[in-house]
Amino acid sequence: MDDDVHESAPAPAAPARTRRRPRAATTERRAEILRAAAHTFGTKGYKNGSLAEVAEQVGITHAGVLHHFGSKEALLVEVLEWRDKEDVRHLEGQHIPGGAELFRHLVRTARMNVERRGIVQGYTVLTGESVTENHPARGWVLDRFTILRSEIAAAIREVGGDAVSDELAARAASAIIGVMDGLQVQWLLDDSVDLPEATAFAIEAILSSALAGVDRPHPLA
Amino acid sequence: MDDDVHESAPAPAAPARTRRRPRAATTERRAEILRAAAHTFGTKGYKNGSLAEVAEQVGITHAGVLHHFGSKEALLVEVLEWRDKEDVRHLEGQHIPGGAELFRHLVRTARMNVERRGIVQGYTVLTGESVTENHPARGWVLDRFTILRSEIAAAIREVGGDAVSDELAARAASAIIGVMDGLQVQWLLDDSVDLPEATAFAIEAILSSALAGVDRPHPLA
DNA sequence: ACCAACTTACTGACAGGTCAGTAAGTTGTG
DNA sequence: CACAACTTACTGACCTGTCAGTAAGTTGGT
Repeated sequence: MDDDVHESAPAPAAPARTRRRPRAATTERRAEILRAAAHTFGTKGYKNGSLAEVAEQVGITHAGVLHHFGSKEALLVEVLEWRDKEDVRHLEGQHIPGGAELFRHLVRTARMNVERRGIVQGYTVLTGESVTENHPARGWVLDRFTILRSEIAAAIREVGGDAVSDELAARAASAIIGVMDGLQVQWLLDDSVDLPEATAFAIEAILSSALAGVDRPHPLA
Repeated sequence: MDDDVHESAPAPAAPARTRRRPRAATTERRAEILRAAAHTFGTKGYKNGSLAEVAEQVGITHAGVLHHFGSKEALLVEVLEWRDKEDVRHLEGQHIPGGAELFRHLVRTARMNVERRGIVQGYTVLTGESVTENHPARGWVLDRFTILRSEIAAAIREVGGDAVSDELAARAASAIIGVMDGLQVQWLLDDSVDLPEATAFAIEAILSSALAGVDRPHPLA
């Protein structure tokens, strides 16, 4: 999908097939556009955010943006991929940790998120939009949930052992993701919601129930 | 803005100034439009849903819709108010219960929601959209959260007694709302998520932690 | 010179909203 | 009851604005 852009190295023995050589500053230019697009899609949503607004932030026209990304939808896809990479880069240990460390990581993330409201808003708006018909970000959101769920479920079983059933672990994993996302919405609308504290409390609650109440019947059922 | 509609009582000493009365079938017509609008805004979102699509469902033109509601935004507001009324009407006991019964009610709601995906989708899309700049539904969503939070927090304290601090009750209330909303998003995107079971599990977990762990330090903090 | 990186200029689709006109319903008065 | 005087409930044409996307031309780096 995405041919990588090397600086330096003129590559004398180029692949000869498609020979398009971007300029040196192009990589940074694309990154600027990506940042602007993330901001616009984050604050206005994908449908409501315009290419013109994205372009204006980097001082070009909307056609200039299309030159780099081809279409609005392609831009969105790249924004999503770019954000994934950025997220991972923030993690020093390369990838998301497992076991008990994962839960500490989730709480840390919530704490960090208070300082990057824009990112959270973008995630929230896009996730909400994604459940509409034929939304281009639907696949991405779905994948994200699926992966996250399996990672969290694995961590739960790693901590709780085989006593925790697959179903229970899956339920708890969904609940943890859900409570994180749901609290973000409330926090975005109302600062008086204490995002980190509520997140920490909820994750602990769900986790301890998953580990302790393995076969306990549900009083609310 | 809107003078009430009395049947009978011709009001012989009428003010003579403003004299307008809607026709008999108008109430039902407006209700039809409201239903159509709820469906369109629910599946497409407010920004992306068009008046023409709403109009088409009731067999009139978009100008006809505007005749009844004045503007798209006014239509949205009425949809929201109408939905509130419909929700309350479904409750036989008139208003939302308190105490332990509230939590059973929440789980019942989750179970019901599986059978009314459209409503849930509408709520999810609108809530997500509402965090964007100057969204017309923002106030409504915020109010809804605020009221729900205080009701759930009150129920928690009713069940747990004064041992549960205001802060803890507020946190738990936010978490319960959050997990319900967050799970709905996952369920809408992926049917394999068991909405009622996961909701019941999470509410129980959060509730029992709120009641039990009054002053327990947070291991994840 | 060549070509990436643009801009300018434009198209076609679609949005919400306004407006004049029309048909049907309602009401007051004789 | 009858009928004029009015209102309601629309339609359809139109306006303005915005959008993504395209095509062609210009500029400047290598």
